[in-house]
Amino acid sequence: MTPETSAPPLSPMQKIWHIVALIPEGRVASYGKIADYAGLPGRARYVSRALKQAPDSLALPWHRVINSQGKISFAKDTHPFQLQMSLLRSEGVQVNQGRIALSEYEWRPDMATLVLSMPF
DNA sequence: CTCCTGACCCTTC
DNA sequence: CGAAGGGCCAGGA
Repeated sequence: MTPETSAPPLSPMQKIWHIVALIPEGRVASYGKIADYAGLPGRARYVSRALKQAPDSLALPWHRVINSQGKISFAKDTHPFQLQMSLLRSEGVQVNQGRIALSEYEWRPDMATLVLSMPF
């Protein structure tokens, strides 16, 4: 037995939080991609729930997560939308009409590095 | 158990 | 480009 190597199992939600925390400043990633990176393909909606439920104490960069169309997913006339837009702009991301150029700002993590960063 | 709701995504028109 | 429809699946009522 090797008790010191037994790591506590990471729940799907914790995996998502872990990935989101890795998105660098000035970059964005889509809900769907986050799901893929977390080993949960096709679960974009689950990612949105995970972000909503994330405790503030984690201080996750939730504003760096947008939809696959490169747009902020909150309705344009809401406070969350305004907040997300200003947070992105404050770190140099251009937002026009709630839209972000994925070709310019999408986070493309090195998969090997990503895997190694996961606490098994 | 069923029904409804999403910080979604993809295809089609 | 935008809108519509279907798929998806965890949570809550």
